[in-house]
Amino acid sequence: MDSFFASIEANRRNIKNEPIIVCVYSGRSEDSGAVSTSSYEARKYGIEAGMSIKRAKKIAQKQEEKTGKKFHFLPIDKDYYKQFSFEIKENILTDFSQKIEQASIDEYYLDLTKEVNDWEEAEKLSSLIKKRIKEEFGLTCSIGIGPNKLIAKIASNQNKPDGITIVPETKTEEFIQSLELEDIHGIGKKTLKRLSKLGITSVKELAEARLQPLRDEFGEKLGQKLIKKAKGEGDIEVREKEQKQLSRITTLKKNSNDFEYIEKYLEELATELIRKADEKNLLFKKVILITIDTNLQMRTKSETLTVPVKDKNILLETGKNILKRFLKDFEGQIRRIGLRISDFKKREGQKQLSDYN
DNA sequence: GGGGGAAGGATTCC
DNA sequence: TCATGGAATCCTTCCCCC
Repeated sequence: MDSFFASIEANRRNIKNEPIIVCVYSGRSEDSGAVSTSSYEARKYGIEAGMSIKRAKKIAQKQEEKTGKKFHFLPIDKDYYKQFSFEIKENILTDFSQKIEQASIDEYYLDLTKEVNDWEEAEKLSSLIKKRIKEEFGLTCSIGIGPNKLIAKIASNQNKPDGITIVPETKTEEFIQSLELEDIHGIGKKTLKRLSKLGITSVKELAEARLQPLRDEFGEKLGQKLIKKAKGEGDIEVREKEQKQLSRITTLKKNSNDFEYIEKYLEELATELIRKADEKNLLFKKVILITIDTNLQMRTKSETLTVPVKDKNILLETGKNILKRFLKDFEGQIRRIGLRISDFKKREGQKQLSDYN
């Protein structure tokens, strides 16, 4: 979906042709926090996801004076966006394929192997999908069509917003080599830098690189993965992935290393996490405490339970225990605190047919 | 020397 | 450019056990 959060807010508030910035306010001071996503009108001026709200507002102010355009800074409302995410899938996408994988709140893979005979037909279906999403939800999206998920995903980013990009397998090599390294999903700032240290600055160089130096730099698995990606090789299988972990994190009103103070935040985090686990009917066996200190360094500490549970008190007590342990030999100050659960087991509900296979 | 689990860190994304 | 939210996944390392 194109600037999903911002587009939904535009409809909801009837904002037209004005930049929208959806923000995560941390609450510690008026404008502390970060930009979650921005509309294309806002991106034009360099306001992008991850940027601090303060910085975004500085840009906005300048442009408002210059152009008279109003910039809308809005708080994020994920639960609201999730409904759209769900309905787009259930009401529309399921009409086009039985094999759907939700990759994130606003991304889906559809396997069209059974539905179409060639790339042209795939393009026609894509247009239909776009049309219906536009009609029924007033939202635009960008679609990539390719021989595997990696290529489809990268292709979808090529003609944003509101585009369709087709990359048949005969064109895959040419396509991927026409890209910059950072266009490849999973190659971010750090990886880019480490690659250039090895003398690799293009997709072609990565595709033809020797395995050993990459292994030495990135480790056994990642080294190989990177080369595969540069060759345009990716997974084909489209199916819902099971959830591996859930987390909730928040910013403290003020920095602290006082147990009594921080402990209070765990209560709400635990409640929220249990709610999420409930929605997905999951039992967890591992509890992880996340701390982020004043230097923004993240640390985690965990405890594994003897048996999978879904109990708020156990989660809370375990979290507090870990926090106590953590603070014992922590010198600095904590800025943000979070809880994570993982090692899931689906709760035994009514037995389903599939349970008897 | 391995499998397998536990723990913690690194990285990426929006 | 000094101000930095929240969530998820992957990867490595360590350790126990055979």
